[in-house]
Amino acid sequence: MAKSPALLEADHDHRHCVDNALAVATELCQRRGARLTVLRRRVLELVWRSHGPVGAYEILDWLRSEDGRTAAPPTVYRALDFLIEQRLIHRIESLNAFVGCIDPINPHTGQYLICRDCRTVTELDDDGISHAIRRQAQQRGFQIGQQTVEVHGLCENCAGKKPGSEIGRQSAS
Amino acid sequence: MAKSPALLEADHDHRHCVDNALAVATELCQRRGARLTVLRRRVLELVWRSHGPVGAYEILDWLRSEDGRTAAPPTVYRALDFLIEQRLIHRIESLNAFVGCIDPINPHTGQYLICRDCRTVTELDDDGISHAIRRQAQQRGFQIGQQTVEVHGLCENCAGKKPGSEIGRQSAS
DNA sequence: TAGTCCTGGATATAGTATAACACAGCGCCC
DNA sequence: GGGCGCTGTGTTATACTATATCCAGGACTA
Ligand SMILES: [Zn+2]
Ligand SMILES: [Zn+2]
Ligand SMILES: [Zn+2]
Ligand SMILES: [Zn+2]
Repeated sequence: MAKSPALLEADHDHRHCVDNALAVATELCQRRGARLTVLRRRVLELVWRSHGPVGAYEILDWLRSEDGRTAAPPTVYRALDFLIEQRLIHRIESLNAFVGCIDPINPHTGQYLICRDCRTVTELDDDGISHAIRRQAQQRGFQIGQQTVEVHGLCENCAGKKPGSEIGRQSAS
Repeated sequence: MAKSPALLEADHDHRHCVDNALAVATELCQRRGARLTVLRRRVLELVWRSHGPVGAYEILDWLRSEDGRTAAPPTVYRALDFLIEQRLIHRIESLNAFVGCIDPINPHTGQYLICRDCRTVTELDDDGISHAIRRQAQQRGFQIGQQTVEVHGLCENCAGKKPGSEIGRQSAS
């Protein structure tokens, strides 16, 4: 399947994103006494291969083809479960896929803008949204466990222009 | 995990919920020129069997065991797709399941409170939430296609219902 | 009546996730 | 050292969710 290049690995120094994510993860796990093993670290790196959602079986393929590692679905899912527990990655429910957390240090609710074109996921942590949700929940006596806010649509890049074309000023309707 | 029966079909006249949903659906489809066939109507009825999320294969089993109908996955998924298009049901992404829409007449964004205990899904249509989301999206030039707000937790009943407190307050739209 | 579209039956397969068992390494306590 | 339990991973099998494809029959149209 032809996946559009999940945003911008060309448009910025993505190696920096990855290195930073790994460094923070290392630090965080050490502090917590959690074991960021070679496999787990590698899976985290693979999730960070782009800013787009990454599927478990995609990771599986990479582990097999690039690392020569014998791997089966549980190998990947267990690593992903660990990374989720440590809040180093998030699961995008509406896509059955995973994305690196942009700020693992400060716990936050999951709010995402997902571009259906370039597949970039932008993580939000907006108080307005979570406050509005908490307000409704409270009003109904609902005790919040986990929020999932996933907004699909078109990102600024993909909404206003097509790849390769000039940057046209577009007046949003 | 002990699953309590999804919402209180005993605590209220659920037949009324079902009848109402079917009546509204009939009316709406007629007005739209959409064909609410026997199968589609039956699937809608099955989705409305509870106020909890219902899986596609659950519906499939019911069709086979209760209706004696020969049915395969596509049978169910096609009916579900139709019902979703007509906005008679919603898909709960985080559960791979479906739930009847409480107000198919007025189009609205999907916002749900999902009880992890009794599995009741309460649909919201809160302007505060969607406004906060739209605001964030706008701020980032993101063009919203479809919102998904799914909040997991404990409903009033299942959380810490105090003895003697009123229970089961369910606001319809 | 013939043509066309819509619906749904039937078969096969794709995609996502977990159960269950095995085994190796490590720390611990005797 | 030897038994023990714990964690992480390998291995196999299976469950669960969803779609692709082809076809038959009925409804609508001209
Ligand atoms: Zn980057
Ligand atoms: Zn985009
Ligand atoms: Zn009811
Ligand atoms: Zn409940």
